Amino acid sequence: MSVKRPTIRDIALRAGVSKGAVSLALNGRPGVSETTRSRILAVAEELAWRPNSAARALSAARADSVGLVLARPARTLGVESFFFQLISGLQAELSTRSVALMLQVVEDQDAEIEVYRRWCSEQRVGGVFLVDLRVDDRRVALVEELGLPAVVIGGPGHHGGLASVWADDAKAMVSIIEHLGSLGHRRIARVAGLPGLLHTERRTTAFHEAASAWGITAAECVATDYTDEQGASATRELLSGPTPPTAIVYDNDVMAVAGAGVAAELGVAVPGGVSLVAWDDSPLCRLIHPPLTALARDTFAFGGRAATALLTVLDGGAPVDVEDQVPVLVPRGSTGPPR
Amino acid sequence: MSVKRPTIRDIALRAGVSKGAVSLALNGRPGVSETTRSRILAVAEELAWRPNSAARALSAARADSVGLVLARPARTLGVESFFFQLISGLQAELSTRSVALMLQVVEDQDAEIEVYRRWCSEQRVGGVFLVDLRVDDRRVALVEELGLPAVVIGGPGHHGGLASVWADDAKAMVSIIEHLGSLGHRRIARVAGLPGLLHTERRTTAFHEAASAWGITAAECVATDYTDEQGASATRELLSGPTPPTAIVYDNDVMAVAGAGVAAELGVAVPGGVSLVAWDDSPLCRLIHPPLTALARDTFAFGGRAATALLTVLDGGAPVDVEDQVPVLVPRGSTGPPR
DNA sequence: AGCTGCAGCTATACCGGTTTAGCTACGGTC
DNA sequence: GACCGTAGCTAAACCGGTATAGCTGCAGCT
Repeated sequence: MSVKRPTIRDIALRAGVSKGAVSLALNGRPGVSETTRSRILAVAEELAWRPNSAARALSAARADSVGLVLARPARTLGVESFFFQLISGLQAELSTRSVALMLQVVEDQDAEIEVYRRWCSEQRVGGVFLVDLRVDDRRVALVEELGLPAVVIGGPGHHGGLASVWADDAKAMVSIIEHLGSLGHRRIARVAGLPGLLHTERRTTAFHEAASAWGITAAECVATDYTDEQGASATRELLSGPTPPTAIVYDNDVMAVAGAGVAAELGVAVPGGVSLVAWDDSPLCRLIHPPLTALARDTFAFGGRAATALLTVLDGGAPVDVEDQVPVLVPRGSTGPPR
Repeated sequence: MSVKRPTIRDIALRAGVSKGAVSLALNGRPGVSETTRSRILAVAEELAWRPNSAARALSAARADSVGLVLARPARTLGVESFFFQLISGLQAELSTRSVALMLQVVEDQDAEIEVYRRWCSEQRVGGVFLVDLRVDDRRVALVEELGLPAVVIGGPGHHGGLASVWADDAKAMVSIIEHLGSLGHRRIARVAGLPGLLHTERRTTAFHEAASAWGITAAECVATDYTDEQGASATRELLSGPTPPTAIVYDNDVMAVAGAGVAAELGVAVPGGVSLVAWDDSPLCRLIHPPLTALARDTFAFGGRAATALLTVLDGGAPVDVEDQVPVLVPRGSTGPPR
């Protein structure tokens, strides 16, 4: 049935040397002469030898895989392009080093923490990526306690001694408010994501600061869970109030599109009656009418940087703190001067 | 730094038995008395022991991971909710058995094949899922040659000796045509997905058969690459023709939404001027105005079934051939009688 | 009593790598 | 010629499990 794979023993026999010599030769380490090394490499090539990852992981006591746990209900995940882009980016970088990515989708943070414990004790992964960091996140302390190398994705500054890769959300928020402010908007609302998430809180702070810098006093935030339902109901509430905002900023593309649907339903023109801005660009934003002004970032590249950061830590390097490019605002048809 | 994990040796010492006895006890195999077994289990519990997956994989010569390779450009992936739903579903089932999922995103089929070769020779995965099967797909022969257990996702009937999990696309297509036909449509076009993909071809055949059963002669198919751009341009072409169709069926949600945008742009009313149907439902379809009539399937559950099928094969069971529920059509505002 | 059979356990080999102690042969030095 | 150092290799231990041959003691049978 299954094909018998050659092992270093086979190479050793064929090349007339010992297993140890083969190991040294294949890993490019000193201890064998150049002539022997090339002979061994030739045999390995000939037999199409590949290291058995389990054996290597066992003896070297290090896993050549890294893990990513997403703690969100499966249904809401499928909707956001962010994670898929991120994963693709991680992958692209990891695969250049033959490091595999283990993906796990769980329901909540308790389950996520359990996964880290398991992965760690089973020695299944050599490191992990932490996403969706919360204020006072339990995971940071956990991975440090476990001695599990990790990279925090999306958090600025230091989280314990962990490496982190992040974008300057505050600057990005400023560029949105500037765009809306210079168009003449003075009543701006924000349909925010999950409260408690670090980046939500950061954006909220930046939103209020940037607004007051523009003399915008009516700057309201509504908390949601990122789903289209809550994005829609938040929009409905905002637009049906006594003094509706003239512009709304959404924390993701899905809610922004849902908001656009509600505006159409209520007969509020876009951008005449209300301007809409989406945080995170996607085909979704471009497909609807009018297309949404959106905050675009290169999530694929961002993932690549995160992967590089983790590989650095795994190689024994010091935890780095990488700042990604500031996301840029792409103005489209959904924003204009208020009527 | 890293915490030293207990091994079965530690358990053996502590329980005063041999390593072998511990192994037997922990795996619930005969060979130890019940009293000894419970004593060993108690010690294992106390030490919070977990098997080292590398060691287990090495000695048992089977990997406790399975793999999924997606051979599509990263950019087009993020858009479709299908894969994320599928992955979540696979996960949910796999994790009940502590089987990990390795995910790899590659650019083309050559790269994909290389990944299987590598995974197999490195003994990194015990099995794989094959998606997006093509007519005369090279992967089927490859995994059989490699002796790599696999489940074909989305293909009906037998592919070599591989297990498969699939939905009856033909019946689903019939339900769409019936819906449109009974509304009075007699000129129906279809914006199809990638030609060469098995399910695209199957749907095309079913489309024509169902159409002629309803006496619909004007049943045109346009091939695309699944992207919103091609969905949009196909729609533009169809609607600007001399005798535009009164209904269009799209092979995915993204193209359908793009098509709705084009209709709006051209001033063609939906559903008055043209009815639109999306294959695969998503929040996307519900969010736009009017909401799209869509063919809904429970992709999450579908993934679960695929995982079960692969686990069965890994357990030495015969390759099964599972038919999933027929996707159901959810009528919404985008379909109505032609004007 | 002697034999068989078996439950229950131990000891050990094994999976495929890495790592290390140690051996050998060779060259250089005084 | 004795001594030392080292390049180049081998043998063997080791990682943490699983699989298996074999040992022991007790019960049952004749």
